[in-house]
Amino acid sequence: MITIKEIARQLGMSTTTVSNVIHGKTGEVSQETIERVEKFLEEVEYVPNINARNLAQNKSKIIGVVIKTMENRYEPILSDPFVATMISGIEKMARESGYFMMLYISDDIAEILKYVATWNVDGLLLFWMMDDDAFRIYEKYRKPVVCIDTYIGEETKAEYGNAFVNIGLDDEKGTYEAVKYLIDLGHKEIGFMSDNFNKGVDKHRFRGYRRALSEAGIEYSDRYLFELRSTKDEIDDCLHKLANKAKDFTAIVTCSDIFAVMLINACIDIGIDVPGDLSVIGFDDNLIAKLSRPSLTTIHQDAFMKGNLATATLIDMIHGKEPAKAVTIHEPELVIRESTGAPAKR
Amino acid sequence: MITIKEIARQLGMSTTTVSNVIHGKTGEVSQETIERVEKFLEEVEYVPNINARNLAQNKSKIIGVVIKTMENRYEPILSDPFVATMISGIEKMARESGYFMMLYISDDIAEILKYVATWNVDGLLLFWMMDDDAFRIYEKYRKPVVCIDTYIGEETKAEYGNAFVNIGLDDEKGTYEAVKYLIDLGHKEIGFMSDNFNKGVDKHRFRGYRRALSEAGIEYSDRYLFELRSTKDEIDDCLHKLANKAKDFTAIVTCSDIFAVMLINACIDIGIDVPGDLSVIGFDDNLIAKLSRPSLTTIHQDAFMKGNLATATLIDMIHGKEPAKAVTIHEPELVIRESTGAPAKR
DNA sequence: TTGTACGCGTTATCAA
DNA sequence: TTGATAACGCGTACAA
Repeated sequence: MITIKEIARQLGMSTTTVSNVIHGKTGEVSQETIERVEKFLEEVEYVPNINARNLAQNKSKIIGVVIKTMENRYEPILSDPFVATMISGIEKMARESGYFMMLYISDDIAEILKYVATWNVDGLLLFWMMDDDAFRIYEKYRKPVVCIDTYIGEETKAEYGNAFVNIGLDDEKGTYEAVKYLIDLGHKEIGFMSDNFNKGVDKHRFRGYRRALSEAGIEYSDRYLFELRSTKDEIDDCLHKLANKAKDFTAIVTCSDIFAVMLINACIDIGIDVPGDLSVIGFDDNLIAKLSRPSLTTIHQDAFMKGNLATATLIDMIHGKEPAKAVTIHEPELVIRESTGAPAKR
Repeated sequence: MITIKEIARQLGMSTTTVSNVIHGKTGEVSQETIERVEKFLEEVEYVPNINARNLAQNKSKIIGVVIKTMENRYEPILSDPFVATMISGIEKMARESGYFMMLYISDDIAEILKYVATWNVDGLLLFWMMDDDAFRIYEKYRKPVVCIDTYIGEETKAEYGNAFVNIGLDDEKGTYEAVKYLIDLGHKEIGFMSDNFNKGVDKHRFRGYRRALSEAGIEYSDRYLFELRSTKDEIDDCLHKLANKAKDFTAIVTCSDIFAVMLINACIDIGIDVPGDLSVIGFDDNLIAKLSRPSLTTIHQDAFMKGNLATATLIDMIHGKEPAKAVTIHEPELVIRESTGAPAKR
């Protein structure tokens, strides 16, 4: 690894000149010198030492991507193609913009905080944080933060304005449209399945569900809730129970394609036909929604683009641009495939 | 961000003392001082500046994870739950060992080389590289390298000994067992499906297929090849063609669960029953193999563990330990589910 | 037991 | 147009 100093020595000039050429500050350097230096740089395949550069400039060119997960989850969170595809979108945009992505997955906020402080990353992408967590990280950190799928409370937003931004989906509308579609098909007994009903995106998806029900004059009751215990040791048993419970319903809306497919399989196992006896709707429209059979009717969102946009926004902020909006919401889109149909006559 | 210098100033002592306490070189410091410093560090929540530390020590605590992908792939490579799960295994082990993972996905080796040189990562994890690429990177780089699922040529191995290591699977055995199982069921017309037949893992999986055929006295012909064009614009059309071609076969062995499921779907679409008319076997046993219906008979490997082990090995090497073996091979295991059965009478 | 001083590779300031 | 030189924050050899 050759250094600027050494290059300067070999060319018999100062480090400043070499550095200037490297950075294209060519107004200050004679044409001849430029060419000599550039040729030499080429020859020795010079690459800057990032640590030294970062130290000098107090930058890092690193984007920290923090994903809060759940302890003992049934599968690593990255196994969800939705998450993975989003990460791909982040990675690509970061790389093309001269940044690098550092992934950090943890269920421990204290650990995450420490990580963020240590690497002085230029900016942070926070995925699926709950309100307070994102806030605490920002409080301590005071560098550009872009959240993805994180609902920022009104108070927080008022206090911090555009300081942190969220890239999200109109989750409420997503399930609202889905449930409305089911109701239009004639369904009345419509369940809602998730592993959580009062936080983050799930809370808002649940809201959309309730709203659609209420507008159709269907009275909601807690027995409509299909709560998935999504830890490794509970999930199979729980799915079996939920499938049995599903016998009393004609449709179920879920918060994830994976949940939907798992439920469908559990139902088929006990003789419930999908969509004959039961319609099931997913959320995300990831690879699995397309590949599974019956293919999933689901709520589409563009994961790759989400990661892309979040990263582009973050990099803009790092470069000092004020983001246009504190919150960017995409429109969900219902994709109708095979897992839904009109309810069977009873 | 408080610095050691500032801490020393405020405590009225030298930076050396502070630094010594931080690094636990307490033999040289009085008990009283230690406590004063430790208490103060706690109070101000000192975190070292990584760039400065790295510059001083010529380290980075970063593990570079490089994945070579294909341009215009039908889906981001991370969407494959096998890859994603492996990445999770890497991330977890790295984090728990005090390292961080930097992901770099690209189809351009020159770009990858540049990246590796710039960040002086402490070690590299190379996934799915072809022989020469891993070699070129190591040549230039001369730091610990662990490959995953990369077949290192005999010459290279002889020249570099344990300098780079591969964590892999006995791929040949995997398909060998699968094909043998099909033959035992009575299949004779067995196709082999991949997007590549002469590089890396696929080459060896293909070998296993050929060996099983040959041992059973079945003569191989090129028409047994099901070549998937896996770019975005070709894949659907190609799958349809392969499904039609599948009519002449009773079984097909594939190189990936995703390929298998896509093929099954394409077959079902044109009225081929799986496993009634056609048995299909996947590879990897990822989430999709379990979720799809008919669930996949497939060759199991533990992706999370693979990532974990590769990372642990790399970190050992970084710490100066010679790895026990240049190549660690796991045993594949055939998992029989619903996508295979005896061939139909014709 | 503690402190001084220098090197790591780069960038930036200011003088020549 | 070019060149010294100081800073960035940390670790450490060596001196006190």
